[in-house]
Amino acid sequence: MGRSPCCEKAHTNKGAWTKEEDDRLIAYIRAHGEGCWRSLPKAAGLLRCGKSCRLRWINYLRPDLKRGNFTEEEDELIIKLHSLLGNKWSLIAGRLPGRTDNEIKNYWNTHIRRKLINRGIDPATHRPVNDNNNSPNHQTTNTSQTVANSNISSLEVKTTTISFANTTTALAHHLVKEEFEEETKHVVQERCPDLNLELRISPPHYHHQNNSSSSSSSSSSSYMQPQGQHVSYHHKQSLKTGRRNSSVVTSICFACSLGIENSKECSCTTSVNGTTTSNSTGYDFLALKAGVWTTEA
DNA sequence: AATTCTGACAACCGCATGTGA
DNA sequence: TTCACATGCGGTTGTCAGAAT
Repeated sequence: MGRSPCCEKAHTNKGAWTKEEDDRLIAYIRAHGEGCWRSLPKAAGLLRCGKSCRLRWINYLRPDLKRGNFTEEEDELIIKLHSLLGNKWSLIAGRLPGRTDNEIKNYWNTHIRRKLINRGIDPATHRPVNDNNNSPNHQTTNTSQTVANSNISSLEVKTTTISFANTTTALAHHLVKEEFEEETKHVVQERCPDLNLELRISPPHYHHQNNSSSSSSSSSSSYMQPQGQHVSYHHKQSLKTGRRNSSVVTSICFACSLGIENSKECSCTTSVNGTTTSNSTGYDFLALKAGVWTTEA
């Protein structure tokens, strides 16, 4: 019988959106909220497919989008997440507040791929291109993952080994969504067959105090990601440390970016009026804080 | 000045998945 | 359990601006 089309294509506009269409869409969503994309175009008076409206809103019109260039920190975070998750752009986007999966995907294809290639790293495998064992079937014999040092030139590619073994139990204590666990576990297993499969990455979780101490924002203390994950506004702000109005500036660690803040893995540094402190028990997961992969102890 | 090339990114398309009747 | 529908996701394409020739 076949799949019914998502909309009546004969009577819909395609291509670039006009200012008027944007205004109509924004006004409608402000009044009625997101959702019901199939019926939205008609209700909003738009000659567009519901999918097109959804894409336009999520990728361009959403007020919480962070426009502008990617920072070096975001670059490195994308690279590291991609090495773990592969082309799971929505999952990667979930860790980069204000960025969309489409935006990250485009950025990867246009910038980061070339950047990695220039470093002598295969963007698909995250292994050195001149590595003789750089094949999908190659597996190391210990519980580790070999990745390229991100701070070295393509002329002298070194590899370092990272062990996840000691962190997995603690990380597992912060699980929130079982579906996410299973998906992420599956992805990690697929890409890193030699990895301890207890490694899990949890989605961002709600602050126990419900943002009472972490955010000066009132109504927008949390927001819904496209895939339905709430991301705390605290971290949305923290990622861009220079933009905070408060005198308290927080540098987010990777553990927190993965939604396990307040844990002993947290190594966030907090600067209060110029005085920097850090979590003494912090664990710099994947050495993100330093921006480079670290060697196994 | 005209043409071609290239990079960037918005948008589209098809398939997968979730959900409710 | 099955089916239809709504939504989400990832790959791909189209378009445009700026650079190069």
